[in-house]
Amino acid sequence: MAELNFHHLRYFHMVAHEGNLTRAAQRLNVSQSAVSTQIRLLEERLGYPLFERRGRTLILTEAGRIALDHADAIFAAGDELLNTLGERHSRQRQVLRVGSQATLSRNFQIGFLQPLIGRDDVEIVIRSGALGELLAGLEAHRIDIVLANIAPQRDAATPWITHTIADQPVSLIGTPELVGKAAQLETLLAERPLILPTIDTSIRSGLDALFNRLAIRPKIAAEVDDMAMIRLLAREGVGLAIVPPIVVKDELESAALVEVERLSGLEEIFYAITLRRRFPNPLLAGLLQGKPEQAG
Amino acid sequence: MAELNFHHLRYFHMVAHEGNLTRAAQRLNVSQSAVSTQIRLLEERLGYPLFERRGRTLILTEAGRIALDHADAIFAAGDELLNTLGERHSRQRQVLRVGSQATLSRNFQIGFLQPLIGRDDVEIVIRSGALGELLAGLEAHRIDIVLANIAPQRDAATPWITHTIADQPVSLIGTPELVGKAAQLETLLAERPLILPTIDTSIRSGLDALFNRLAIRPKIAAEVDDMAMIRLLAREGVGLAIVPPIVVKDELESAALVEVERLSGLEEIFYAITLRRRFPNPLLAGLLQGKPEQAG
DNA sequence: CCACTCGTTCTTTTAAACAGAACGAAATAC
DNA sequence: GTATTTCGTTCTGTTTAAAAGAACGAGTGG
Repeated sequence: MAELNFHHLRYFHMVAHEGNLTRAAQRLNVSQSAVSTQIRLLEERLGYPLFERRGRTLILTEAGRIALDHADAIFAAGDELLNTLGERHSRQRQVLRVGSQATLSRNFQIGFLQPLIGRDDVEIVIRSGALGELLAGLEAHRIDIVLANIAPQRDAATPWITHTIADQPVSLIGTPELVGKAAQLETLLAERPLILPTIDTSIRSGLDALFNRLAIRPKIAAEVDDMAMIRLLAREGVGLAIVPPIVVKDELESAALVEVERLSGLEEIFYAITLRRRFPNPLLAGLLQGKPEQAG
Repeated sequence: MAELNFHHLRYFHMVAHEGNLTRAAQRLNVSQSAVSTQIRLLEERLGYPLFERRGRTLILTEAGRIALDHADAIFAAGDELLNTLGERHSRQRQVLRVGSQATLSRNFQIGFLQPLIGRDDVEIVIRSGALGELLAGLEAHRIDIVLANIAPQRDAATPWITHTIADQPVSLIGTPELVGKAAQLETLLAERPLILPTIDTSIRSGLDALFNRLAIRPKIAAEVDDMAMIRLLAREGVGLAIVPPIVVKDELESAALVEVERLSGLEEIFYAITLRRRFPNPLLAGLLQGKPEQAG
């Protein structure tokens, strides 16, 4: 199987943005025929025409637009690589840059950062985002520490350290109406609409295994990666939610929501991820004291 | 200026992951010498050694690790392109995939999606993340609609449509202790620690302009891109916050926080961003009815 | 209709990539 | 300690991919 040829893809990228093969060739400092040939080769490799030939005009096909999107990402990453290596600057003062996964409980985050909060000599920058993006920021040295509820994959070349900070049990929770009276856990899981975490969250695989074990085909009303959103949807009666009870503490106390049962064997763990560096940000030491590194 | 050679980068990528040049060459079905030469050429192009030669072992340098991170992203995008075009399956049932910027008020999100919530024939998938990532998902057709409080840049090749959904005024808000008595807005901005939105949020540029106009150098305690986090930090008395009052509605009602003053000329706008498509998700039509497209 | 422009295809030329041999250094086995 | 094996580098000659240039057909504008 031939690999994707990025040289061909670059020519395609230029033509797609330029909208004209001749001008693109000029910008690339090559002949028309070279560009025409390479695009044809790329089309053969991908198995689809990337342009619709209308007269002398090239119109992007749907496949062409998909290819263009990926090409945009690819060449942006290439440019970023050149820029990053072209301007490496050293670390500034006492700033802690935190990348915080959006699904994390805000109360948990505040608690973790408490030792640094309010210090005059410390500025905290908090960015929220998805794990992949935050880890990219960590490795590119834009972020000092990532707070997450997913432990990222590790391989030999991965320079980060994952620290276990806390963990939370997980329960089935819903409005009294939806839960009904004396209902069994398995019956509820099988019959009621559910609000599930999305497939890339840490609980979901455990959940899917549970559904398999119970031979249940869940009726999914919503899949959400953000705990605060799960809480609100549960309050709306959209479905039964599967979350750590602490997320809906207030609602449980006011009886707006009820906890059916804890799901044994499931828990949500919170992690802090840092980069193994020769000169780590000194602010990290205090924060991570006593928090164990995750094994293997 | 020579472009980045992705063929060289692929060889580097394989060696970096394999940790051994000979095995990498075998996996690539080429000779050692071919791989050795191409990596040397890449090092020359980037201006840094990517490996430290320790005996016969190759150890990634810092530059090498940066390059590897980008290479990972690049070749993942390439593989995704091949997969996407290799298995183009038609649109399934009625699923709405929402990409939601983490900074957005959850109450606002629920309100916007209300027409679809609870429908048996509709499944809602909600992913939160940073705008760039969400827009990438939009263009890759993984997301049907992005909810954000930043209007993304537009250029001629950009296929998305930005709809204005709502806007909120912005105020200076803090604990009664921090606000003090009869204090003037400008004095507070100049003297008190502040919790500001991060530089890539829509309010920040307006804020920086305001500080410039008032010749104020803000004492920044924290920069945060997530409104819910701003609310909690304000409650902790970390500093005065600059947010839409609706974010801290409960705290204003209970007098845990007080509103000093609205910042005239500043507002937070909420946007829904969709892709201009020949066959848009039918669920979008109802959601966006009456929401004006943003002018170029 | 004619002149010009654009993209495609083909053949030849050019440049990049590769294989294989030789080599030096490091690692391993005895 | 010595002999053998393994690994990565460098060089030269060969192979392959990319490019140039010519010819051509179709489309566009005057």
